[in-house]
Amino acid sequence: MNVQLETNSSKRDAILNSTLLLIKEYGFHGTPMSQIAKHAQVAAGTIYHYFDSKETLIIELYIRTRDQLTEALMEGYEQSSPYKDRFFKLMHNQYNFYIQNEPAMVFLEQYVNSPFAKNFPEKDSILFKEKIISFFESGIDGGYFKNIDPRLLGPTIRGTLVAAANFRLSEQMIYSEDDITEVVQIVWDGIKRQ
Amino acid sequence: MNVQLETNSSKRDAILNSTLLLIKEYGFHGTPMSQIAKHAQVAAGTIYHYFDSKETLIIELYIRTRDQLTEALMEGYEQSSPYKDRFFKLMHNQYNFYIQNEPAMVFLEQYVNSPFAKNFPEKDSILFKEKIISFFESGIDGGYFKNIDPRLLGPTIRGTLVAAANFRLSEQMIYSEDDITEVVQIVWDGIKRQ
DNA sequence: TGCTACCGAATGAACGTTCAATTGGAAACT
DNA sequence: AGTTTCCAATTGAACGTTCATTCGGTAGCA
Repeated sequence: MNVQLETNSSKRDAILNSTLLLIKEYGFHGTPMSQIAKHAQVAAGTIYHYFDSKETLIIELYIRTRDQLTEALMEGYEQSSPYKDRFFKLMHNQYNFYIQNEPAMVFLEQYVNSPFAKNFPEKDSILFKEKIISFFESGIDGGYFKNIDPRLLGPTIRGTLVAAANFRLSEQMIYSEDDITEVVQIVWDGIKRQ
Repeated sequence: MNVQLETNSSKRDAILNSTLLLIKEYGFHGTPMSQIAKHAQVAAGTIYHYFDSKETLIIELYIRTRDQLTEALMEGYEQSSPYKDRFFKLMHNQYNFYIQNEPAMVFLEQYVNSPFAKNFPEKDSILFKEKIISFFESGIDGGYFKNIDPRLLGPTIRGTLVAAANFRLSEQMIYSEDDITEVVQIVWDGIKRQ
């Protein structure tokens, strides 16, 4: 089980993709393995060739989705750029990812508010979180942000961006660069040193 | 079934309370009716005396919880107060409600990100939403807020407050009035006309 | 006597998971 | 080159369990 860690197995990907789509539509409990199998066009047993159980399937889907978000966040990020530019870049990237990957956003939101998140200590992502936190710390030290607990900033920003993205998507609005800037500006004005 | 709409049935309340607590702990799918019955100290069949199905139980729990939030929001609200005071009052109340009712907050967040929310058109609460929106509109007209789509303001504010409350609760911090003011200030600075 | 509240064992469907059987392709061997 | 061996990949029917829901019955009250 779970033999080919390196090989790009199309079925494995198909299973993960179907799970993401179906969970967005019907929720965790609303999507039986049989339905995932049908949607991914594999036999029910095949899923168990790649994943030990439904739970690990969902956890691995979470890891993959989270890593995709991380990668999207970092796109075009230049360590040498001014701090404020880097911050705006990160927020733009995050907001764009949500808008362009609604199933991923919905799934991530469901996941973090579910018992899975509690029972699965995030291990490696702690390193990433510490990176984010130290990024915020330097923003505070640099005089850009209010003197807020830096651990509070990540969730707060995510909350705003997710809420805004959800709204845009539910209203089926055509979003423009101006839209994005408006939302990012709300975040920035909220936390910047006045 | 569902006969006593007016009477205050303690069993009915016990069932709703147990459902709220268990869903916070184990999620929608993780809480069988049998467990709800055991926790509420009633027989499994009794639940079906008060609710048609698990789905309607959850929907009715949502309605009750949402109404509790609405009531908490309005506590001490004075129509005659200055606009900015009223706005701060609303945000304080909302944040306090989340902090003091963690199960309610977790449940509401799970619910809005679940398929229930899609399949159950909120009917009456639309009126409430329109009240909120017109409240924001007068904030924009009065020159307090940026010129943002007022429908965007509600979700965005909720996103920030929920994220902050979640963080406070997960870190098991003792929260003070200063804490609250800090979070509310983030929201205010984000959307106020600069 | 009739009605409401309540009980909890029984029911049957749905679900996650298993497994014996089949395929296919890549080595190993002749 | 042809044959055999081997094992990962895949299938889907079958299994056992869990769960939401039902239902026949009891108790108490009007």
